[in-house]
Amino acid sequence: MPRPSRWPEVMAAAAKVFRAKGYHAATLEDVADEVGMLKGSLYNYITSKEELLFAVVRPPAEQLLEQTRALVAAEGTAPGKVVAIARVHAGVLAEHFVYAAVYVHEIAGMGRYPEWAAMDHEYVELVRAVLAAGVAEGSLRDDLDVRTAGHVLIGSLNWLTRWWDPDGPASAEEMADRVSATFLDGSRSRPAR
Amino acid sequence: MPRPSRWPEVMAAAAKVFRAKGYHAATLEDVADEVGMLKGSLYNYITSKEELLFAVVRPPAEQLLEQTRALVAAEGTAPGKVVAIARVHAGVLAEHFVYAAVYVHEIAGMGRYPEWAAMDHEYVELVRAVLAAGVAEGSLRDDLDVRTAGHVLIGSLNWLTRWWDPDGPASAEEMADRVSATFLDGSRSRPAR
Amino acid sequence: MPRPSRWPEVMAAAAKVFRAKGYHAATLEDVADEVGMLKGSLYNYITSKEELLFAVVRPPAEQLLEQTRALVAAEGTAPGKVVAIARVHAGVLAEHFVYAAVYVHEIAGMGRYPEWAAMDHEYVELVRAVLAAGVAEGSLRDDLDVRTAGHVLIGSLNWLTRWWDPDGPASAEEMADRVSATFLDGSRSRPAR
Amino acid sequence: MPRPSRWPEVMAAAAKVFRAKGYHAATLEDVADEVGMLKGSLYNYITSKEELLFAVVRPPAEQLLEQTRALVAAEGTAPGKVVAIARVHAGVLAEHFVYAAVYVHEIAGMGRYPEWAAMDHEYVELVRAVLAAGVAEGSLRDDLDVRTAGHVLIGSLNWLTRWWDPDGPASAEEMADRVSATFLDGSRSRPAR
DNA sequence: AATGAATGAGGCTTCATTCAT
DNA sequence: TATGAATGAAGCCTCATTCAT
Repeated sequence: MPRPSRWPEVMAAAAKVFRAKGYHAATLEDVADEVGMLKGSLYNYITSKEELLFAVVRPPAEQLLEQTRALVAAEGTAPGKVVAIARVHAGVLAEHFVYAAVYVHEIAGMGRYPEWAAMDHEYVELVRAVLAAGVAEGSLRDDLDVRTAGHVLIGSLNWLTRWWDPDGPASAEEMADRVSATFLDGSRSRPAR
Repeated sequence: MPRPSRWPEVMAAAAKVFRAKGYHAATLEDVADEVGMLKGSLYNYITSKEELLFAVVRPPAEQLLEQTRALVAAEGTAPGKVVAIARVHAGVLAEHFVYAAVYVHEIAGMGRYPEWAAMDHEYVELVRAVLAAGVAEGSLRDDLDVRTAGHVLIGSLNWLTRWWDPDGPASAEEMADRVSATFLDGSRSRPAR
Repeated sequence: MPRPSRWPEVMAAAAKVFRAKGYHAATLEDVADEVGMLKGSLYNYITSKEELLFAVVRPPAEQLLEQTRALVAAEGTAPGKVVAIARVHAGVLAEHFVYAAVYVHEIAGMGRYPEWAAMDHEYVELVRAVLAAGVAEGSLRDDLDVRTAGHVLIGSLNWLTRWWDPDGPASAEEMADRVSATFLDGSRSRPAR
Repeated sequence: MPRPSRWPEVMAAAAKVFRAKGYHAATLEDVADEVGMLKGSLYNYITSKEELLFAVVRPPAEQLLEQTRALVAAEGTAPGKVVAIARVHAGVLAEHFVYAAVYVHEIAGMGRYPEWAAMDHEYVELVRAVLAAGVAEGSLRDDLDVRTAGHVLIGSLNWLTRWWDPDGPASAEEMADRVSATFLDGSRSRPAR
């Protein structure tokens, strides 16, 4: 679909409104008001409300997947990749915050939209593959339950959308490092030896 | 409010439907169909759709808060309390799975319903207090960012609603132990010594 | 679909409005106004506007087809059956005038609704079969083009919806007899012999 | 009104679309797509959708009326004129098929557009006048109901738009002759004498 | 407590029409 | 003449809610 010129404004408005009210509670009139046009005019840009949701949610989803694919394929050990995963994840959240928040809220792990299940599943599998490789290579604990651990990592990162302000004092990289450090090394103090 | 006799069925149906479709996308007719009555009849039990949401969401929220309050107040060190927090959290999820999933999806960390902000906030504070005490007492790393760590723990646990099947092979206690173990000790293998 | 009690009123209103304005130009609000309810309330009776069209149009269509089937299957020669066809056709028009007018205007021979094509086609075939039998048995001209003649008869009868007032002086039977007489014997005067 | 250069294309597209979907169901965007321009551009050619309908419908209507007026005014007996009427009618249909189909469907005998009532009425009157003259002169049966017979003839001819393919094997003249033959002499076989 | 039926508000979507370029 | 984009009105449909029975 060729997009008229105010498409970025429409997307930004939609993401903002969807994040603030949730996709279902948000109305296209809310979105149109935010852009400064009438709700009917939105249909120069979209075909349906759901298409707008997908348009909003696609950039972070694709970026996350592409960057994660690349990082997983690269050389390196599991702990390094876990840090990289967290940085990519937090980086995407920061860059597309409201868009990503919509993704996390409406789609991730929810199985509600078949169109997105494959993408969603692939990401989980990529993370899991890293962890499994870490166990195999000995860099991660051999008693690690890889499935659970993957979801713990992803969950911690996705949960950032509920409390982290990417424009606040903590940068995406700092957040990523804190989350991945806790994931890798835990929060318990080590007996000095 | 004295509730007529089919109240538990109504609650269960509402939780099921809210979880499956999300609160906003779910209709009272969906709920009524699930119970086997007409939608108008639901108003013998409720005053509004939102009240039904709150009714669904209250049991897990209250139980989580009460049990966590108790556990925080009890004797013990932070690591032990972290395990206990995870067990309580996973236990509440397991016991009220669909109800809790609705809470997590619609309310936790979302700031959408002022009525629930206080409860939601208190829980976060309780967890944070445990972690802060752990740092103070030396059982947790002194470089731990307590706010982030609290959200990491809570996020990992809440994220269970998106992938864990409480009726599957992994019990609530097992899940809690895996999550808390990762949180406390990390996933990195320790050099054997 | 179980129909609430004012269903006949709804049908009558819909037929009236569809006939007056045409299906597409008619609005459900027109129909609702005619019944004396709000447009949303119509959805206690129907699932969509198109379903209402089909509901309106089904009774005359089915009655016409059933009665015509019976008459075709009965004993008799073609000319007698032509008269009977005309009487059935005009009778159905008279009994369900507005409904039938909607059928004729929106559906007959139009191929717009696949759901109705079979019914529509069967009727044409029944008429044609009578004419073909008439040619075979010698009661109709052997140079008759049966396809054309069938459509001429049906067209003359359907065209009644554009000018005949079934509540006017000419009864359905009279109309049928005039139309079938012209069809059978023509309008030319015969040389007295 | 001076018409820009692609006016014939616009008319043809409109006729095609109006015939396929019906005037109300057709959108100006459908028409514009058919022409290969944007819907807004149509307003270089027209002032309103209804004007487009009238433009489409005028050529066959005027041609039919003019030719029929001429033929009625000419010398001759009623039977000959009936044949001529049918030939003119079928000829106009063939020449402007989709345009004429739109006329028949949207306007003929429908009384929906006051602008067209006079034209429509005049045609009916012309046909009726021929039949009445035939009765008076003795060439048509003296028991003929002229009003009904006129509508039968016109209806049979208009109904051609629902089933006849003017590009098929039967020419307009053949169709006209079959229809008028049936109208004049009927379909019943005459006892050989 | 439940039903059947209605209300009324509001949401999504369509579309004829306008207008600056 | 055509485009791109917008307007504004209206239409279909949904749904929380009410109410008489």
